Amino acid sequence: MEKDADGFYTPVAAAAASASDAGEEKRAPNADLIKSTFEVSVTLADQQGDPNSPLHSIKTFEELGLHQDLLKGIYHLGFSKPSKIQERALPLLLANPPTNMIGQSQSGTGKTAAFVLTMLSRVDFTKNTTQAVCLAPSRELARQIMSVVVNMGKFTPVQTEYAIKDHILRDSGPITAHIVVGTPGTMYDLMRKRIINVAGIKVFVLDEADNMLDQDGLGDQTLRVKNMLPRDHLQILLFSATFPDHVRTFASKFAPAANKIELQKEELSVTGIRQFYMDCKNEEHKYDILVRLYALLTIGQSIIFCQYKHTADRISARMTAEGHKVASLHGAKDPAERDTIIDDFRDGKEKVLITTNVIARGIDILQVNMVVNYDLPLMYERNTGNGGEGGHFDKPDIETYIHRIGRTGRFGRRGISINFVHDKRTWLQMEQIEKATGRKIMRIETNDVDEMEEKMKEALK
DNA sequence: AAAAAAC
Repeated sequence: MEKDADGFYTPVAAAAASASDAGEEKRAPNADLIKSTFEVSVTLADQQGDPNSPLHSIKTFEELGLHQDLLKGIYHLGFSKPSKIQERALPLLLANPPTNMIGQSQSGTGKTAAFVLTMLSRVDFTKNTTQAVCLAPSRELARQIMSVVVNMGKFTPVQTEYAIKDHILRDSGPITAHIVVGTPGTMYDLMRKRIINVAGIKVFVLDEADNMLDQDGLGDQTLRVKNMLPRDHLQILLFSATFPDHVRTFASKFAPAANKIELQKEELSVTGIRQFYMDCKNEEHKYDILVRLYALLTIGQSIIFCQYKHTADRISARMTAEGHKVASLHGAKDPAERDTIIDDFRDGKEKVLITTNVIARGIDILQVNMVVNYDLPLMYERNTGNGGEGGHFDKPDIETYIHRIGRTGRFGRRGISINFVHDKRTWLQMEQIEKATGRKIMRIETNDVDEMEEKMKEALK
């Protein structure tokens, strides 16, 4: 695995051998490969060579030339063959010298496994110092990523540590864990206090990268962490299902000379999810409808998204008082409580989770087959003109919408989403979402419970 | 008029 005279990497041994045996230039491309090049687009940082060459694609994990213990971990996690994005991303991620990557593919297509594998395969287990760090926008997501690290690394000697609020470190003194996963504030704190030794870090991953780089707090915190890290030989990996234009430029600066890989546009906007809306009369009617939906919400598992923490608290308290079993989760809760709530939901002990945007991104729970936007996701928009004083929450937040409904329909499963609209304004917002995502949102009659039930069961079949 | 994320 060496950089050749053209500065173009030579891929891992097995893939290179099989490709040259077959005479890569002249070999007839097989049908699967054509299909995958059609759906996934790759832009190589050095602009050299053919990004669609078979050299850049794998069909089995064996071709990556990984250590046996890592392969065992991959199969232990239940992956039998690489997903679409993994076929193309893994050879680039694992090539030497390490190259930055900006990767975009829809929810539930295997991004996490791709970057976790990269972290694990680059760690030197004989050195007890931190070599890979990963940041996520919420503690829930950081914990989920960690479980992938631990499971995939099960047959390796990997040591891990969390950088999340209130987490008690395994040992006092400096962290010796190979891989640290966490949220940016705590990660920065541990680095600033030299509890994490940054000198040996060679992989830096941002999950939900567009969110992590966006202004308004998270972007600054993420940048602060990055500025602590070694500048040379650092592989920076940015992954998300969405990269809105206003962060794309910043992302390219943050991860310079990155290989770029993305699923084609149509594939991005969640094809397996049937989207509906319900016309509610007013805010109070939204609550009534939600209660009437309860039986359907518990067929599998469901997530109800609200705009405010107090809304999540209020409707969950009300439903509980009325005898319905629901859980609520948001960032104002005690960290230990948050851990219990999400774990119980993951274990299926809770069927209905009423929450905020805290788990809009990344959370992967296969049994979730219904997502309700009790409140549509909105973003703050500054008033234009006269000095830009003030702003308002009127603009639909398309990225958050895509991430929210992506909590269902994981890995090609069926899922449905229901949007509550209750006045002209929310109806227009939903129309904008429909337009921006290019997918039809079907109306469901609110006063016909039978029709409601029939439509939903049909969608889930 | 938000949510998330640090002490």
